[in-house]
Amino acid sequence: MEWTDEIIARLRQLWDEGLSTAEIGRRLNISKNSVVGKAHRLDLPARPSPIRRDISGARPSRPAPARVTGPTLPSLAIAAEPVPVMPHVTAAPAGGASTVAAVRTAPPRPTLVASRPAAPPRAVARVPACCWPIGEPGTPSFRFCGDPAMNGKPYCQPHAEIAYVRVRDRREDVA
DNA sequence: CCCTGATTCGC
DNA sequence: GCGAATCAGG
Repeated sequence: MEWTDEIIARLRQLWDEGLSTAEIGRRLNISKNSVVGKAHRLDLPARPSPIRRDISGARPSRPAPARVTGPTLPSLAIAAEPVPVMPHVTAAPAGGASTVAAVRTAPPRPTLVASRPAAPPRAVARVPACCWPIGEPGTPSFRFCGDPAMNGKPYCQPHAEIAYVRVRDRREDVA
């Protein structure tokens, strides 16, 4: 678009008359963004803006991605060995029985004790919680199974059976 | 969803 | 410099 002196003069006049940017755009047959952009570049007096932009300088040019709230890991689960098969988190685990059993178990809640760091490291063996994902990641209801994991494995027994599939058997699930 | 103005950023 | 895209409030 060619901003001739005449068009700029007309923009200035309409702007001074207090017309909305969209209205100026309509009259000049240009988009309101053109009007706003040009007015901004011409340092025309700003209109009362409906939006409030934080004037304190600490503003990231790109808003930070929304963080997902909710549980992340069930506990300090010891990943003793690499997991051969990652479960499909979106697909319901085959075998409703184990799913039902898992759902009925209360999810592990991280306990943050502010006033008592006193709890001495007990000799109590921490049983790692099963890391099998339950629900849709990113949703508030998402959690991990949390049942006691099998010895040296990140999953409880029913979930370990799903997770650790023998190579021969796996070929049959391939749709 | 309509309106508004402001800012960003690829062109 | 331009302005569409995007943002953000009414």
